[in-house]
Amino acid sequence: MPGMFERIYEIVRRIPPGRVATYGQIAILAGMPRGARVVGYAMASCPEGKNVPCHRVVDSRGNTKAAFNVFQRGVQRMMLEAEGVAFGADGRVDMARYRWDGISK
DNA sequence: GCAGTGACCGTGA
DNA sequence: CTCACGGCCACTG
Repeated sequence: MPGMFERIYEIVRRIPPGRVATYGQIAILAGMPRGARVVGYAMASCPEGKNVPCHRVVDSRGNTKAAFNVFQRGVQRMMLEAEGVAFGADGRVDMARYRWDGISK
């Protein structure tokens, strides 16, 4: 039986390049409407050999700074920019523009 | 089985 | 706008 982590990773794998998703959004898609923290916990254990684009996961305000303990300074931002995701002057992602709808591939 | 932990989120002051 | 607080739930020892 796969745990919730595997389920969460499956959702993250569906995020298309050039798009981002929030923890809460992924939690909903995984069937845990209030399980945003579990998603964060899963990302903290993000397996590196499994093709999981964990850099496309940001918080509800488009902030990537939460991942300081996992990504080195600026790495996550560079990876996203390389895919075409633009950051605002405040250093956050424009969510209205790049938020994944949860459907499109 | 219990208690502690955590890349969070929404609300209210 | 910022800050603090409570709730959330799988995982770990």
